[in-house]
Amino acid sequence: MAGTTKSDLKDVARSAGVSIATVSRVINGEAVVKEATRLAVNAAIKKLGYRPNRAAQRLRSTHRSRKLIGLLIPDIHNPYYIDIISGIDAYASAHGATIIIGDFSQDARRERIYIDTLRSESVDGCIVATTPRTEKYVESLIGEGFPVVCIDRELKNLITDVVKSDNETGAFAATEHLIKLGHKRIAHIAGDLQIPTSHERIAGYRAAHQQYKLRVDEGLIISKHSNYESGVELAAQVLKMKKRPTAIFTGNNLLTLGVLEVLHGQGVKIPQEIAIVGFDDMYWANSLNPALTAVRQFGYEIGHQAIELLFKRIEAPQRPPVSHIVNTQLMIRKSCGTKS
Amino acid sequence: MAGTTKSDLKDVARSAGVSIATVSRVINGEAVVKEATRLAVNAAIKKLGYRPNRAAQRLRSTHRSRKLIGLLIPDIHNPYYIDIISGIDAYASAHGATIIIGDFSQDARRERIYIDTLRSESVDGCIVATTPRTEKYVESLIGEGFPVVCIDRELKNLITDVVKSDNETGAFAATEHLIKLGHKRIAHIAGDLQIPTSHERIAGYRAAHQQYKLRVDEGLIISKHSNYESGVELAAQVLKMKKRPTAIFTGNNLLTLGVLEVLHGQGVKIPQEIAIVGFDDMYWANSLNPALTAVRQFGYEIGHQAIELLFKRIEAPQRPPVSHIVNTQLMIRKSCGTKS
DNA sequence: CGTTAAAATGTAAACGTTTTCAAACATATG
DNA sequence: CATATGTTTGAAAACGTTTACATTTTAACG
Repeated sequence: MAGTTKSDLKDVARSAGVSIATVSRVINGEAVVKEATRLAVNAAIKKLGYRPNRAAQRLRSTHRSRKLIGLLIPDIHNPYYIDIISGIDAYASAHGATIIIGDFSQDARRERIYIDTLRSESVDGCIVATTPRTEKYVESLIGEGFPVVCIDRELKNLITDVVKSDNETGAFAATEHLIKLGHKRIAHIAGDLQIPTSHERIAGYRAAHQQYKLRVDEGLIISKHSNYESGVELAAQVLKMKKRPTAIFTGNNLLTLGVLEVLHGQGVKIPQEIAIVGFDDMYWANSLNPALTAVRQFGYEIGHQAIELLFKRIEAPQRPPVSHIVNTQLMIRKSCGTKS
Repeated sequence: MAGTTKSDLKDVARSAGVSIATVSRVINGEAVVKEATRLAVNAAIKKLGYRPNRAAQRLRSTHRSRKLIGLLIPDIHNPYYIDIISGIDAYASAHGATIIIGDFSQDARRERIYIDTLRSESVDGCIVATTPRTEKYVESLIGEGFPVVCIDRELKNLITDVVKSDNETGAFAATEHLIKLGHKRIAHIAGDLQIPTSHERIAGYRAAHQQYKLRVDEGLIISKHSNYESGVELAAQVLKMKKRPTAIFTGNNLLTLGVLEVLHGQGVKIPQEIAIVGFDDMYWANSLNPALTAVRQFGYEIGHQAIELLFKRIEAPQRPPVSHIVNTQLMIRKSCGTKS
């Protein structure tokens, strides 16, 4: 029967008739303790329902404490970020670090609360995918000497470690794929224009047009936010265009899914009536019908590199910031049809 | 320029020419400190790159206001768990609590490492979805008096707080839907049989058959693991059956996606050749083609209730355990066709 | 039995904070 | 100027452990 009031080492020691040092030794199992006393102490521990105070243990222990890493993610529902989290988590748990995740789902207030929380839990460093809203906040964090690694996008006013995909090249490949298949009117449903990533992808879309001597119809580049709902809304807009595009290139996976809902809902045949290629692959891209052709970002790899960088920065706060650009890969499946 | 060696309150105090008490007050922002000294102290903090030791803070602080909650999730790639996390996270951040997430992706070793980590970070309690492998471990945790709330499934040998879906009723509704549509040979691709949840869903499947006086063909209930790959493997198996079923009921969303990959890959028409209903809805169920009919679990709600329960248990460790059963809802879309 | 080494235990000093209490200082009042 | 009142500060005692060091007990041996 565990006791109801929390007890001390001292209580246990008294109850077992030994000193607190002995109790400590029993608990840590290190030093040689006489069998009889060990039994007595363990009995006392059980009787009192004693549990060591981790904070105190941690404070006193010489053993280097485990690292605590904060993670700020804009939207945990986005499969891409899940991959990133996996990558970070795998490395962290392999190195005895713990991660605290903050998903601030498009909510500025919560985002700030989280940053404060991270600070008050005194994490050793954090990995963030900033939004325009939190940029200043994160910058001030760095100003305080806080180790931070950015993923997905860099900060405007500050040079930091950053790990991101090669968005422009990825978007180029997607668009090029469509062009080579003979498409001339390709709509681009882009993500939120406040996010640099969106612009990089638009740039890739433009570059492909330029390379293949195709004029970009500015009216074909549309955007609102980066979420599912915007995909729905903008897809409807595309379908209503007087000269309907023969293909759509979507700026991220949430937009892709929203677009697909509309296309299927209206019975538009893919790829016969409209081809589609999305930025962001999904592990279940083959479960879509038709299987989705998409630009794969190596989220796991990005997460892995980010935390590796963060560890290095924690060790050496003064080291010059680096940026890692991770390649993307066009996964060709069925949603764009075939050449012949 | 942040210092490179870690510094004390004492160091800061010396550098700012005040006592450690004053520095502490500045840091906690509570007591009234003269503006001039506050500035001086903050300057010293910045200069030395000082960061408080959270173990010491925790140890000394009486009003340990912010709770630290551990979360043990079997697979962060499963959208259902993401919903649960969202629910927990929302409540937590509204109550100034922080959550530490451990995704142990089907890996027993990491699972144990995580439990140890949670313990050493001195979390105030945790929410777990146990796997057969970790059950004993979690039980011993509870034995130590650790506040734990289970989601999805209860423990075998111990009564705890638990929040879960009404699996049997949900599975019943899905199967009944199929039966009412005229299906008589319904395959059930179940999840891992080591997980109680799988059995509850199978029970629902059976109950529907019984209610409608249909014999259950045991050969139609197949299972392996609960993941995507098993969905792929078992779907292929279904397609090869001599008397091919006219419908499939899948035991969870990963299985559903795996099954869809195979069905689409082989050009099987849904729902004309085979109807499908899945356990677990997904926010992009409408992006599938045809839109997926599925049993919705209210993951967000489950997460919310779980953490509420956990808070209560932390406050009152001796309160009798309760279990909350959350209803499910059959979301009828297009993957089963219509009656007429 | 006396001596010595080894084993087991105890004492007390950390660990880095917060917090109580009292002292010092400032300001206003008579 | 003395006193009262408030505002800032500092000294030192916690918090619950681990651990270096000292001490006691036990075992071993001649």
